[in-house]
Amino acid sequence: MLTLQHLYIIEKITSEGSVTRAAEKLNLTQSALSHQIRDLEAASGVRLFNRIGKKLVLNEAGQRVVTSSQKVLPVIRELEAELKEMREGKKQTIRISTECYTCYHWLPRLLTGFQEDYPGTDIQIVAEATRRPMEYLEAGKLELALVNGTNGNCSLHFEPLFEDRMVALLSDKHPLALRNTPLEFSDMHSETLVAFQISSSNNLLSPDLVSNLSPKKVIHIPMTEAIVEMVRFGMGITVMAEWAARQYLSTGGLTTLPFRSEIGTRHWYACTHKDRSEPLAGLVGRIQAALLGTENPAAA
Amino acid sequence: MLTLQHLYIIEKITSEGSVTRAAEKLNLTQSALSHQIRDLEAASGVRLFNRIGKKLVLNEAGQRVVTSSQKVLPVIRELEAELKEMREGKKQTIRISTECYTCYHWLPRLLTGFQEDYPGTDIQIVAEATRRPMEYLEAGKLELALVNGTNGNCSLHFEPLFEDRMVALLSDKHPLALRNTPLEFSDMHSETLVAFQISSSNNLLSPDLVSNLSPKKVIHIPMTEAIVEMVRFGMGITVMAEWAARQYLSTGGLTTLPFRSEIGTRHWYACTHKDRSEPLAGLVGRIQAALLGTENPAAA
DNA sequence: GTGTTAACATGAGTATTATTCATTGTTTCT
DNA sequence: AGAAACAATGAATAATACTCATGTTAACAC
Repeated sequence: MLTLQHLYIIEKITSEGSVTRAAEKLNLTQSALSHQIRDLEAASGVRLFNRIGKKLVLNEAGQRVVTSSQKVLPVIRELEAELKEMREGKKQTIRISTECYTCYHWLPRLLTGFQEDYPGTDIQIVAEATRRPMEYLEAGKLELALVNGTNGNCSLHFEPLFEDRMVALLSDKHPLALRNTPLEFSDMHSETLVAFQISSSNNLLSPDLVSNLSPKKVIHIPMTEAIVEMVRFGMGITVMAEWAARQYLSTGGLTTLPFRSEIGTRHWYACTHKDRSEPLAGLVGRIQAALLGTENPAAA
Repeated sequence: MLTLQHLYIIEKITSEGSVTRAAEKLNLTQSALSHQIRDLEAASGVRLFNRIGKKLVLNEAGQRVVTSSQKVLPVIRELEAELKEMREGKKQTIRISTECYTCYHWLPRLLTGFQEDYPGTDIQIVAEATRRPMEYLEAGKLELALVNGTNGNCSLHFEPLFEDRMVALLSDKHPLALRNTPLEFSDMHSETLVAFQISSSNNLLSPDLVSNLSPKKVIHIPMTEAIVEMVRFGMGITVMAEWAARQYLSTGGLTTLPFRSEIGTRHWYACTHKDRSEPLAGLVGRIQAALLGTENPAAA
């Protein structure tokens, strides 16, 4: 059976022009190479070298092997070099995603300065993993996910980050706007919910929240600004984090109503694999320090 | 150290989704694969899989390995398949060259019909090896060379093919044209030789012949037709095989003079490596049978 | 929960393979 | 012909890969 060692040996023999010198370069004995070539020729049933005088010269089949070696060995060497870099922590990428697009508004700011502390560590935000970050994390396509709720998954590690409150954003002319007690799920049963939609099964609200709300009607729109405008003109109510809603209040015509604390509070976690690399742990600590105790990550 | 076996194993684990099933496909035990992965991870110092529950899932480093595997393994498999074909004699190419361009005029005719006898064997004429065919043969870039003279090389095999005679081709108005005894080397000392030139060091005449002729002047021209015309108008004498010169006699104004037999006779051989494959031996036999006894290979 | 299954991990022993050492056989050079 | 350079070979040893038996863990059923 053909092995990489065979390719290494044949490559060196042809580049050095003799078995003896190739053996020296490979820190092996001439005998070892001679046996290897012999075995490979026996196993493949094909002569690879012509014994011309005391020299070995590649024949057609041998040339063919060298051609393949020249394709294969650089790839292998590059791979080994890259694995080595990974081991030494030189080259590492931390791929991040969140369960909520709005998080991307403030996340990048928290990451500034990290590059200086860990110069070899690259950070990538993987937007396509949004809303399914834990699946991506388990599939090895992500190193860090910002999620609200642990989802009962015990094979991953969850580090608490902060808590926020969900509020309803609605027109100040809406009947509910006058209410001065926190909202219950049941309050939404007779209302129209305007929700951000990514795909048919995805919206910006956590699935359990939507199913609990069970509004009379749901309008899906894939643009936040459009949602806010619809809400402003009384076409429905939307639900978002208090810190996200805040920026829209000053634009006029809008008001917010909190949900009752028990049902409207989201617990955010930094979700990683249990065995975290050093830079990843550092990044989580950094994010945690910046966010802990705040209710407004956008200002943290 | 990374081996192809590691790549085979990782590839199968990711395609099958489990170590156990991969082991079955590879006709190995689950334990064997488990050890291999463990050893590779230990040796490279990099985790390749995340142990998520009871499943193994590739992480970034593992993905990187798979990426390289996908480049490497197809090349290896193709190589192995091709070596197998070579072993079974299915795919073999016989690369031929000669020491003399004129041989290409009649060589292809001798090769017709060979394809039917050995359908898996491909024949290529390697023109760039002309004039140095034995070097190419030793370098593994040729399987068969048609040469005149054995060159004292004892590591190659020489099969006699035919003999031909060198003649001088000259204008019938040339003083020498009246001569009725064979030419000696010394006859050329006062003459101008018109010779085919390929490169600065190469001409169609064998090197020893040119040095023996030592003509007064040598004119190199890279076109046979031009040489003949120059000779026809008395601008010099050229030297070629009798069978090659014959075709020009009927065009008028030209005559040939033979060299003395001992110095003008060329012995042609089919030169191969000592261990010849079956189809190559067949081809040599075929050429030999067609040429043996003739002095005019162009008519054989 | 408790058992059961399915999957991977581990350690010890065995089989296989790779390498070395010592030697022989060739070829080339002088 | 002798020496030097190189490759081939066989036997012994070192290294490695693999199996077997068993342990561990997680997921699932009841």
